[in-house]
Amino acid sequence: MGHSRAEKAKTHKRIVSIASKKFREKGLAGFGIAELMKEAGLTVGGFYKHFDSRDDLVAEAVNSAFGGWQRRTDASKSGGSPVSVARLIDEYLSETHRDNPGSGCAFSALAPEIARSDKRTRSLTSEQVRRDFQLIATLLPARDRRTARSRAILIISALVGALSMARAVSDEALSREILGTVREVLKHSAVSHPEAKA
Amino acid sequence: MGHSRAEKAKTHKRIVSIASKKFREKGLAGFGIAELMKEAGLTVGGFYKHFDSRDDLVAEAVNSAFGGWQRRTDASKSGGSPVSVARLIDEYLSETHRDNPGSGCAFSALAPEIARSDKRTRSLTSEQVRRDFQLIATLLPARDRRTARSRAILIISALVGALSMARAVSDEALSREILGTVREVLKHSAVSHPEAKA
DNA sequence: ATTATCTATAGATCTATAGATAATGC
DNA sequence: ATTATCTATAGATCTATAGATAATGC
Repeated sequence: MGHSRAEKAKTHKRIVSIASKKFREKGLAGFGIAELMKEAGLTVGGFYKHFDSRDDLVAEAVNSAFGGWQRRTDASKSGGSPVSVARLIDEYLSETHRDNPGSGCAFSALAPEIARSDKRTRSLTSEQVRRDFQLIATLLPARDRRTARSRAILIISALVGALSMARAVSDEALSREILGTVREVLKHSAVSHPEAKA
Repeated sequence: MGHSRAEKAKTHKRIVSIASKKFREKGLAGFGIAELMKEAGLTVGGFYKHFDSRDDLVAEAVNSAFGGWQRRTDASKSGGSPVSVARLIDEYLSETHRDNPGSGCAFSALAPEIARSDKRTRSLTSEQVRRDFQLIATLLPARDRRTARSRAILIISALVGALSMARAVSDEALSREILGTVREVLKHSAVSHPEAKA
């Protein structure tokens, strides 16, 4: 009890990190503050010295859950395995991603709940979406930026929808079919390879 | 108090119908049984003579929320305005649909929450997804059924993802851009018009 | 002295059940 | 007699706050 300020900052990050994972796994209403604080090795009373309200935590935790592609691209630049849109598609629509929402895309795990959240959460989400559109558009070959952006928006929409559906159905074969089909169609269609069209 | 069996069946349908709308609007955990029964003009006590548990209601209400395209197509056959995939795309990605989740697609409103629901809800959802894939595949022109099915799966994925994102962002311009872009790309790309490719 | 965290709890939920009441239906 | 619905409530949550405790940091 009674720690330093540096310690508090670390504690804050730990709470956000755990919440960010748990929200994606169990939904924005899937657990209470007591359960969260316990997992962080703390008790419920300390929570409100870190956040004004539960919604405050939601905004911060959801926001921190975004940026996977950005981190993936940065890692690639500093020596990780190289990225291409085809690669990001394969990773996004993998069974690993499907079965591990806690460390995956916040959108496929939470989009409808974010839509019902307060202004701050949705505002932060808007920025992240804009960032992802830009990131994918930059990675796409295209005649012009406008075309690249359109394709990026279609690809991201298809990814989010396909993963959401693959998780919602209980039939494993159907789930795999969704992942596999969208993976292949996106990679081979004229949408991501415009050259093939001309 | 104390009504006929026919009356009870009607009451049951009314509860399911209201719940189906409210789930899509407020999420699967967005309201309690007391609130629901009050909206149906009843009190909380009667609920468990209609459903074994809350999850039972979820399964039934979510299932009844599907089938929009089927009803749309049936209506068209019996004299309504004609359907085509292009038309369904325009309707699905309209601002009207975006702003009225209660009467819209259960998938874009609930997919991640369905993914966390019990077996029965997910099993019923699987069947509905299969039905929708078939329905759209049938409406698509294609060399063979396999190609049509692949395209149907891509289109539906893109629709669900685009609408989910359009609802989640707070920036109206960005939201409209998502709807408009996916609408146009899906309608014009080789994905839905294979002839253009050959 | 300030503050990060703790214990304890108020007040508002929510699901589910028990038992009463007023109809239906044999 | 059966049953569809009602009133009332038990027991388990959950968010947020008050006040105590044990550190930090001037």
